[in-house]
Amino acid sequence: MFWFIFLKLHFSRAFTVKQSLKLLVFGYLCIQIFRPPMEELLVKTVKKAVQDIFDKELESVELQGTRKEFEGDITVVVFPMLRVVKGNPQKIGEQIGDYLKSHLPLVSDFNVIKGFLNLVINNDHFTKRFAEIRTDKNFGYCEAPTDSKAVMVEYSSPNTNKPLHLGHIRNNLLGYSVAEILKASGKRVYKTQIINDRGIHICKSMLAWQKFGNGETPESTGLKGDKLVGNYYVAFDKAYKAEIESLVANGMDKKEAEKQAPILLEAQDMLRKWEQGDEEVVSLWKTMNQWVYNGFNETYKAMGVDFDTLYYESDTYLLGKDIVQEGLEKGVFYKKEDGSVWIDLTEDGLDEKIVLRADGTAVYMTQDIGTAIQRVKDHPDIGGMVYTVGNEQDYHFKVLFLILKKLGYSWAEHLYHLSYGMVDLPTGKMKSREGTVVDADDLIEEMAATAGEIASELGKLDGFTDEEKQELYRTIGLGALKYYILKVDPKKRILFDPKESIDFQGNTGPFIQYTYARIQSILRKADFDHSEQVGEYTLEIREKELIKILGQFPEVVQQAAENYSPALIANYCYDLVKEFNSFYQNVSILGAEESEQRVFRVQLAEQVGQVIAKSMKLLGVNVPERM
RNA sequence: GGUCGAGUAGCUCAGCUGGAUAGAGCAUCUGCCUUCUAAGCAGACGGUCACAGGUUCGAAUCCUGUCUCGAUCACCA
Repeated sequence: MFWFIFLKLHFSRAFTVKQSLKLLVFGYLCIQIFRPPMEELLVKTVKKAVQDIFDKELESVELQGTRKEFEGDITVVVFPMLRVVKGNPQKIGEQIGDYLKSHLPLVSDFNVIKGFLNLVINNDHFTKRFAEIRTDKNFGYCEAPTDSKAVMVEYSSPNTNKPLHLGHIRNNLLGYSVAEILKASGKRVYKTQIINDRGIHICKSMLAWQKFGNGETPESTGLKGDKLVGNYYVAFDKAYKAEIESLVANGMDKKEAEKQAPILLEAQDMLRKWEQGDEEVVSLWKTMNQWVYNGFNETYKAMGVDFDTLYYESDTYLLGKDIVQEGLEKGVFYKKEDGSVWIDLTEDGLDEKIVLRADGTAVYMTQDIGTAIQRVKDHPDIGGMVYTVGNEQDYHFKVLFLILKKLGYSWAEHLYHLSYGMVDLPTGKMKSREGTVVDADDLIEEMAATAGEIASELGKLDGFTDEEKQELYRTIGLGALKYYILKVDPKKRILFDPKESIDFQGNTGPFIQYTYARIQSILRKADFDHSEQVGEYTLEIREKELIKILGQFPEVVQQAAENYSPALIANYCYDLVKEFNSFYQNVSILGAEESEQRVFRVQLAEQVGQVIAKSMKLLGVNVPERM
């Protein structure tokens, strides 16, 4: 079995430590990394202290990082112990503090304030911890065991009748980032998308192109293929609306007109022809889809996302029907008099849901059931899947997952809907047909242009060729965009105001990139040997603080993976960078008096740079050597 | 109406598996470039954590109810 129950020490960013029994959904243990030894030792010793002093047994010990305004590094919260140990928290804290100080060399001093036992941790602990971090090339990451189960992460999954927009950007960035985070946390990952390449909406753009296109191609127009096809999707809608209007003007009911508009009937006819394999239609379909794929690939490349395997709806839309039969036999589904097949989920708090129409044709659900099963057939090592799809489909995925569980697939226990809030504009929802979308390519371009303007103003890029400059602007622009999207909790909806441009200052991608570039500059200038670990070294407060934050990285990666949340990585990295900048601005690195200080600080800066780069990589953000 | 999600500073967001005086950034204001990149640093200003109850030594965090916004509840995808 790859999934198992284990005892996990839980550390939040504030070092809250609780022991809890937890079933990890996709779990492989990274024992070394998961158990920061100091906290574990403290918990153990506090328990022993309570045992020795009060003859009482503690179930758990609550630790948190000491607030900056107090002296100390880590704090034992005494209050929860009062349930077991009766008495004055101040006094209990002092007794435990005494015990720890005399029993643990790690604890060099302590103070108690209002039931908070603040421990001062030995300087050596931090220098040793830093040495560990520095020598661990793989710091923060867990290797996936080669025989472990894999997770398939689906994201993007566009329709091939229009270009990608800001909504897709959020989807892509989230899916890509979560996939990278899962990999770093010790899972094997397949990235995939299902391309919605068939259906009435595709026929609409095909038909419009046939009617109004005059043989236009991406080559003849110089337009990106997805843009060209998208234009005809809009053109269809325009013609369709005009027809409705004239039908209504001739006295037809509006609803009726929407159904009877000749151009719509023609599109439906085209869909039927496609399903029958009509040569001409299929050929047009192939041609136009290829245009779109070429366009998408450009956008994906610009965005920096990729996929391991692709699925096409035209291959999968008939899947799932045989499973319905199987489900009927198993008694999971039932048939109504009209022949339609349903599942009753009322006992699970949901409704009855159709899985096959009376005429035997598939619904969306049928297809999704079939596709999920197909994926495991294609990749037998899959142990779970993540679907990156907007929260408008929350209900759909609840039902889908429940059905797959009821059908008895073991991997169905490890399905996750990575649901995210819509990206809305101040004017409301983005609608491709109405042209109220923020186009993905345009936005990326604009971000790069803004980065270029700022960089030109600052004028720090002497020696860069134009080409290098363009690449840098792109890196920074994309960094700003990606960070802006990923730093917010996926659940929350994003209101994007095109008039208020995305920031390049403060809690932003460029700020983090800038810090990285600063560090690289120091490393270039450090023309002395800093490869050896320094001996005895007394840490400055800011140095110690940086080591503490660096040390949290592995756990942050695990948490981000457990919660499928790139935002945790983004926020962590921001904390680290903020602390580093404070250090940088207040403590001289290359100008330090002692040579040991110079060496140590360069090493520290180097490690901060590494963790920044690793964090940003998990968000799909590149970091520049100079900016 | 049922279900799900969100509501924290003027704006954008952290914090939510209960712990100290609720944190950042933007915006506004004050300082800091003859010292490693000022896309930075140091500081000021800014809060009824939607509202009302409850649990607790302790609640932004947990429970209940109410309000606001969004999504969803189709033989649509």
